[in-house]
Amino acid sequence: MFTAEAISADKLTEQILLPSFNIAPTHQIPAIVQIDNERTLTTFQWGLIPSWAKVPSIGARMINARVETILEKPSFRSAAAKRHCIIPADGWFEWQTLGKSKKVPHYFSRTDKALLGFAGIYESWQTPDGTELWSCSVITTDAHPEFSEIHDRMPLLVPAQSTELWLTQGAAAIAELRMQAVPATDLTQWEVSSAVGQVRNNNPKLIEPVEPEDLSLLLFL
DNA sequence: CCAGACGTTGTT
DNA sequence: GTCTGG
DNA sequence: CCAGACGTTGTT
DNA sequence: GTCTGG
Repeated sequence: MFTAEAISADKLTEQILLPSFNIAPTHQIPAIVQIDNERTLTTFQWGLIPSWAKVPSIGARMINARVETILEKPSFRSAAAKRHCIIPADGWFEWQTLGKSKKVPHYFSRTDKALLGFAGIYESWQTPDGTELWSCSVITTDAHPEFSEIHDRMPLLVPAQSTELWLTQGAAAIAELRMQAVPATDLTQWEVSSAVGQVRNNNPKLIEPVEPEDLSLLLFL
């Protein structure tokens, strides 16, 4: 059972509310959970490690979980049925594949700049010394048709009024939430610098728009 | 019964 | 932990 | 997801 | 091509 810890203001600032513009798998990310009717802001390692995993490195690739199959997949179904969380974020990145090896990152966010809540699931893994390591996955769903040329998947979003539903209603909440898609007009996106592909880069410029590449240069290549 | 897999993305 | 394949 | 490594020997 | 680390 997840145990809510008191979080000091210092910890909030240092570990949770410090902004990041480049969150990679295995990083700690903030998440809201609800245990015994009490909501808590905590952090999880991004990339769900199934409780039965032999090594925690499995989690690095479990960063997303498809909502269509989340209740069936052995790695996710336990968490999907019982352990929901909401991951707050201003936006997210998707990579558009153009041609063979060209990938262009885009930043997605709400048109009104309001905070988003990604629907997530979380799990606990026992380290060899008995410590619990908590981790999570972001649930994905079909992207809106308006954005599908960029990427055909997107995070499953939790409208603010569905917070209680998502955090407390277990498996039943999954179908409910899928019927509450945020309209595409509430979302916006723009192309950003490929610098976001380097984990060591982390600054506000990573979410600023860039002009599409000047294709005239390709004449000489 | 035991052994082995258990995921997403996107590409071919 | 639980399911599938052998 | 992308970027970067992908090996052994033997030395510090 | 495929795996690992972030």
